[in-house]
Amino acid sequence: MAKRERGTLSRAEIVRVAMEVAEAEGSDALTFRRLGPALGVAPTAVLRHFRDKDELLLAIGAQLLENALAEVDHDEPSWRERIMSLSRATRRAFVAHPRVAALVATRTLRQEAEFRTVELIIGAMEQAGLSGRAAASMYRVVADTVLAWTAFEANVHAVGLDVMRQDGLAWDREYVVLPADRYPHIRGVAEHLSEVDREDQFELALELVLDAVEARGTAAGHLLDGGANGASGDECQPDTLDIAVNCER
Amino acid sequence: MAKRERGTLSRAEIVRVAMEVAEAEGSDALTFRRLGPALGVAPTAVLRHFRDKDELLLAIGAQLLENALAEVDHDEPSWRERIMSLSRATRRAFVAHPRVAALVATRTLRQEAEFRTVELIIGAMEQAGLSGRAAASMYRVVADTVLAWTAFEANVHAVGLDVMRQDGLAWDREYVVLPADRYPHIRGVAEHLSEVDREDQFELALELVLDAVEARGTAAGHLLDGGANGASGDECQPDTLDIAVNCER
DNA sequence: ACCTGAACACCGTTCAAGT
DNA sequence: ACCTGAACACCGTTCAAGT
Repeated sequence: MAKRERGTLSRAEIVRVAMEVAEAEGSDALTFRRLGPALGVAPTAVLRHFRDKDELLLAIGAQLLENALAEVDHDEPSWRERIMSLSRATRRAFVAHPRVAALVATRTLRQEAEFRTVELIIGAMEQAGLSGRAAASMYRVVADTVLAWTAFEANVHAVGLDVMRQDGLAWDREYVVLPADRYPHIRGVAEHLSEVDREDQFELALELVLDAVEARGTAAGHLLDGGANGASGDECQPDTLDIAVNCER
Repeated sequence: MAKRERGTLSRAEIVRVAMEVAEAEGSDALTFRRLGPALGVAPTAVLRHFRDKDELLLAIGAQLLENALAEVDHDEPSWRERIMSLSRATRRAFVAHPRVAALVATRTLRQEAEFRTVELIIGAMEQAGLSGRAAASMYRVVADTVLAWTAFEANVHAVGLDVMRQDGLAWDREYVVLPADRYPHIRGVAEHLSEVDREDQFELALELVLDAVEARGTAAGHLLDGGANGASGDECQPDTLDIAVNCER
């Protein structure tokens, strides 16, 4: 070995090469033993910069989130556009590196990139008219919706483009030949099942959540303006399941 | 070894014990080498019943889905209630075995339990008034919403109850001490961030999607038979996205 | 301080051999 | 037909030793 000068290995370079290795050879290939040679270094040298493999994975997750945040226009005046921009950027950043994304998308990162993302979303919630508990609650719905869908999609893409295409065909193949007496509903729409665009669903699911934010924010605004009456006023019961309503005491 | 008569090992028993081992010792412990002794058998004996580890994982996923389907009342007349029932049952079944659930929730199973689930959801979409491409599209939004949230939640639970509680505290600890000048919005609601109930968010996210299904189904019904649609109430306006309105009768 | 190389305690999977 | 045990090609992580 000995192909590289001492002190030239950095966390940033390790993260970069780790992502390359995982995308090129499959996420199973992301091992210290392969990563070392790819960096021109002994496999165990990486452990001088990351305590264990988990710490490396979290750093990769942070990098993906950094990539997403870099694309967001933080001066966009509309809170709704800011959230959509962040969501689309996150989706793009994760799908651009599906194999590593699948490994980290459901992790809690607790790094600076995560703090900044939380800050951005909560700021948007407050601009929408929510505050306190309602803002915290809706932040979580928005964040988890983006993360859950992103993780799901990353997992789908991580299996590889060829397998994915084959999976799409499987909807045509396997589902079309299911016995019609036992699966009449599937047979009725089987031909359409493979046509569905996943990006459209992501957007739709998000729009629905943001509609809810908007409705609740406006209602809360009315309350502040003096209107103690209205649909939302009666819903502020301590035992109600409708957590999104602003029940500030 | 030799603790067990020949021919008494079955796929069902392997799946059952595998789930026990994973929940008791952590999902990392789900290896053939530990599974064998737990079954009173050589580690490689399991390979006589499952081609490889992936096939075992898919069988575990199918079992989880079977558990969920067994709880659903298939004769429930309201399509909306059937979907909610299926969704809650899926959530319960997966959270009841979080460690194995985390391993399989994002997989495509392509087994009988999955076919039956697809059939149930598409049937509900058609009863809601959707058909063809719209039914297929909305099926995917509903199914992916349930799967994505379930997978996400399973991953959260899989880290262990103690770590989870510590994570909850982390919201109090780490987020409360963030510098207020850089993260003013976080500081404003930090005290509420740890109070959010995840089950409520799951329900809310689902209700939002089902509202969309209902709105589209009613609209389609109006187009088809000029206004009267038995499956949905007339008081549900198709263009109303105000999710505070519940169209359930 | 940073890196190496051997060692330790594990993996999944294959395969000839047993019953 | 079903199961065993050895073997093969891998893992992450530790640690004494080098520079």
